[in-house]
Amino acid sequence: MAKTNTLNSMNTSHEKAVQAILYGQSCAKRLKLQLDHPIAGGRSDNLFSDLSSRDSSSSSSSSSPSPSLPQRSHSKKRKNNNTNSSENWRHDSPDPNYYDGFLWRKYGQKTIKQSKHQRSYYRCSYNIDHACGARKHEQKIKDNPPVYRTTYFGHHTCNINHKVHNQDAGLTTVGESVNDLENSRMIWFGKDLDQEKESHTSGLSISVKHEEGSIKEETMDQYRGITSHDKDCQNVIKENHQPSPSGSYTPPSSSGSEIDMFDSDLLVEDLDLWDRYDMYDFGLR
DNA sequence: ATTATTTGACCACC
DNA sequence: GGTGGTCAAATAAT
Repeated sequence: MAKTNTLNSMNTSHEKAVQAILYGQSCAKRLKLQLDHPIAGGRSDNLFSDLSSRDSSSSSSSSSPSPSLPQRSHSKKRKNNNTNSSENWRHDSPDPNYYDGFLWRKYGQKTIKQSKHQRSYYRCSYNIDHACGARKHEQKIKDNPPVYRTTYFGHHTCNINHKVHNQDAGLTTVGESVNDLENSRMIWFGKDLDQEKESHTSGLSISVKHEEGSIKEETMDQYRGITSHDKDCQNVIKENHQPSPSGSYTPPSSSGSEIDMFDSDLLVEDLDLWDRYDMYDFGLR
């Protein structure tokens, strides 16, 4: 009896791990379909918007250098953004973990007068190696629902987009052709690639769970629009769903193994919870 | 030991 | 002088 239970639980864990993978795979397919054939009034055109009307701080008019700048070896003067409006992009996301395919290194954080949230400053990780001048700002601009705005400056001269190489289903990214998604089969669960961002949340968007209510109402509608029609995901879940004896939801520790993550994160007992996962990126970014 | 992040200070621009 | 962007030393993480 006890042996049977152990076997069953192992099978159940294994099955659920498998179903989690299937789920991810299904979502990846769905996203790809969505990208290839955007629905009318879809979000793709909302994800990135041209910053032709961006604030003056990035406009070239304010960046004319003083004719007699002091020559300092390590000047802290504000660098010329060296960007025209076509090179600036803005991306609003409910997910602070939004992965755009590039590696960024944080170099500063400031309290912005007009906002109660701090703004983080990032530059391309290959800033030195490839003299890449791409930068971005990230700031929470809205609380309920949470909206994180990422503003991109400059362009990548490093030509290194990890999404192309390591990820399957991603949202539209700067400088990436959607067709690149055609050839990859890798499913990424947000564990390895984006560790630089795990300081915010873990790869499976655990922190999102705490905010799920608010996200569900408005902002995540953009994702909902995609996922609500997804029969694949729903079927995977419904066909394989088994109630779990554990009713608690415990966020994984960052030191946990992959299996631990599945145990704690994916073995949810409530279909409704799966439904909520359906709204989130599931690390497939 | 190496790499990444945090944070106070510096600086340019308005 | 206020504000925001960047630097770089200190600190944390790996």
